[in-house]
This record gives sequence, structure tokens and C-alpha cells, in this order.
Amino acid sequence: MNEIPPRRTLPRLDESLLKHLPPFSKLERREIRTILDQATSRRYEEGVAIFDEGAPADRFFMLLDGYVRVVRITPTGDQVTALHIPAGQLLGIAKAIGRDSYPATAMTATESIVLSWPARLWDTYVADYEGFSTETYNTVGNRLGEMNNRVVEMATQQVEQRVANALLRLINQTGRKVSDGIEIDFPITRQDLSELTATTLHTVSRLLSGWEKRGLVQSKRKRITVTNPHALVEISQA
DNA sequence: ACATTAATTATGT
DNA sequence: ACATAATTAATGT
Repeated sequence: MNEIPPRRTLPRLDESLLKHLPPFSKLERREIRTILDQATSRRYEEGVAIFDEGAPADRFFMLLDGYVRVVRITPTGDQVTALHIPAGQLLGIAKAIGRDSYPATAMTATESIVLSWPARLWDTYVADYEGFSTETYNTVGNRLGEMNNRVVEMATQQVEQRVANALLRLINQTGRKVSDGIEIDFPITRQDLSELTATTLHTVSRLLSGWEKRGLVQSKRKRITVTNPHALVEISQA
């Protein structure tokens, strides 16, 4: 009854891992090599914290494989999912927004593989590597814009439209094509969806049940497949 | 138009 | 068998 924490280091990292990722795409091969040599790689089980809200931001991260949930802890102690990050994106980049502690908790939504670097390297990367800063600020901007959109949605749209929008975003960013539609590529509960849309899991459950009967979605426990995206778009614009 | 409460059922280890 | 997830109806604001 003893389990072995997967401490082991992964197979030797190859430059091609980072070659096509936005923050590194403009770099020379040998530059990527030195960046990789400074990185630590680690595999995380599903559902574990990569870093915690408020903790000193001593490292920054690149998600190589898997999905992570960005989660905020409310004063009452429960978690609220803020957004999901797919493989190929940086996270925990407190330095990029001028902070020295993490603004949120990052939990793995699936088993994940993550590279990380000591935070002190951030400034040197920004200074030394062409395109590094512009590309990262670009993704920071995107996330910020997405969050702003959600704030606007909360204020203006009805619940049905909000969860329709949330579903559409999820399949756009983290969707995987399957035989009968697009499936959200990680386990997601109605509770999660309700947190993303500021409603209750009951309302989400009812909406999904209704949509399922109309053939717009298919869902099993923790799995949601959108079978008719167009119809969802219409709902989101009603 | 939605949340809350509560009871019931399904599903995964 | 147990905990977690999902459904459903009834009631409340």
C-alpha cells in the first residue's frame, strides 16, 4: 500500500519541444538549448497544485502537455475556477505582471508535464531573447481580455447564454474532435462550469440536460461533447 | 429568471 | 461500500 511519487526526470528534452511555441519561436536552436538546460521538467498527477495562490513566485512555468485549471480561493475557503490553460502556454508568470506572488492557484486538470525556471531568469530572458517579451505579453493580454469579456457577459447576458459561451470557449481552446462532435479534452464537472459562469451546478445540469435532449451536446460524468456548435452559438447570441 | 434546499439516483474507485 | 457527480422537483427571492 505504498505508492511511488513520480519523481523521475523525463526523457532528455529536445529543442523541438519549444521550437514552435510562441515565446520561443523566434529563437535560435542553441538559444533554446540553453533555455532548456536551465529548465526543470516535472510530471504532475491529475488534480494536484503546481503552485498556490499567494505563494512567493519563485518559478515560472511552461505547460508542455495536459491542462491546468486556474483556481482562486474565496474568503470562505472554497475554490472557484477562473480559466483553463491548454498545453503550449506559459503560466505562473507573476513577473510579467509585476508581482512576486502567484495571483491564483494552478491545479492540473489532467496529468501534465511542465517545465519550470527560477523566477530570476525571467528578466534575463526578456532582455536577451528577441520576441520573448512581446509574445508573452501578448498571451497575458489575451487572458486579460478573456476575463474582461466574461465580466461583461456576467453583467449583460443571461445564464443560458453565459454557459453556452463558456462551452464554446472551452471547445475552441481545449476541444478535441471526436466522431460525433468536439469534446472538452479534460474532465470537467457541472460544478466547474457553474463556477466559470457564476451560476449553480443545478442550473448547469438542467441546461445540459435540456441541450442533450435537443441533440446539441452529449455528456457523461465529467465529460462533455458539443455535437452542434452552431446551435450553441445561436443560443449564446439570443 | 434564477437560486436554494433537499431528496434521489448514477458512477467511479 | 463509499464518496463524488449528476438529476430532478419543490420552494423561495
